[in-house]
Amino acid sequence: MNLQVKNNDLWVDEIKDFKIGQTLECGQSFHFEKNKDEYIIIAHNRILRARQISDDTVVFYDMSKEEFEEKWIRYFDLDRDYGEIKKSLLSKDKKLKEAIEEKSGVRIMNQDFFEMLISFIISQNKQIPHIKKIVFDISKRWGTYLGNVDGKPYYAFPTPRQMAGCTIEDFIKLKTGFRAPYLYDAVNKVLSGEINEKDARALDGENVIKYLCQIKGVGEKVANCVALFSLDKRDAFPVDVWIKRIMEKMYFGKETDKRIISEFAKEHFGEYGGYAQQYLFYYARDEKISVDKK
DNA sequence: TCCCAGGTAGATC
DNA sequence: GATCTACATGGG
Repeated sequence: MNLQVKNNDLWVDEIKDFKIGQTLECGQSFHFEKNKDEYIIIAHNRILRARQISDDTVVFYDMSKEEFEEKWIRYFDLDRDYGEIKKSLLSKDKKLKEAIEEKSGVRIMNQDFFEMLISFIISQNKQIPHIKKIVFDISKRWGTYLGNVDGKPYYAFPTPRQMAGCTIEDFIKLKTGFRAPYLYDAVNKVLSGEINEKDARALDGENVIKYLCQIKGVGEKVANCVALFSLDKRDAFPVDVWIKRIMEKMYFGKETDKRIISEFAKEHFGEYGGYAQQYLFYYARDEKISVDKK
């Protein structure tokens, strides 16, 4: 990886195993938009614009080397060797080859804990475009105004403190439906400190999942997403409808209970389960692994 | 009109 | 324990 500043923009070239588009669009992030060839990302309290220039070059607009090194290398997980991760996964299981090759530019981002918690509570029984809409709406309702791009205003995802005083009614107005009381519970458990990032980070495996499941509306799947995408738990393996489908197709050949899939994944993929999960999820969703398969 | 979406809580057996 | 279902909302 090679960093070079040109006119206030940061050109990052010779990046391996990274595509900005795949990384954002693989379903782990909801607070971004695509504007022509450019991605507009809302994170770390700013609007970040980025573009894929060539196979191994990405430009980040209005970005210093210092800021990039301080915040964004970590955010996009660019300090990890994905070549090693892929090699390790493939040595355990050749069946992953197609998914890994197809989605080879995916990195598992390190996003904000509170934002992931709220976003994945919203995600249940919803499609990604609608999750994104609600994340943007919540940011507009409670978050800090960050500026305009092409005349459109953008807002940071709110902090727990900014959401203090929110009501279930507020969430219903934002079209969150039956998730409204769940969101209310999550905000308040975080505000009280009953649920906090520090304690969550200190826990491992099943324990961090159990810890997060104390929140109403957080079950196995949501807890695993929060752990994987914001707590650096790369053994987490969220089992959702797409993972269920593709795992049934690849490994079981029949309808299989989510808990059995989860157990199998833990055993089979181990510490790199989260990466395998993400390659498979994105691959399955993109290829539209048949919905109506018996 | 019906089915599905990055599921979960609560009821029922 | 292991299943069954209701839950808002939007899109195909």
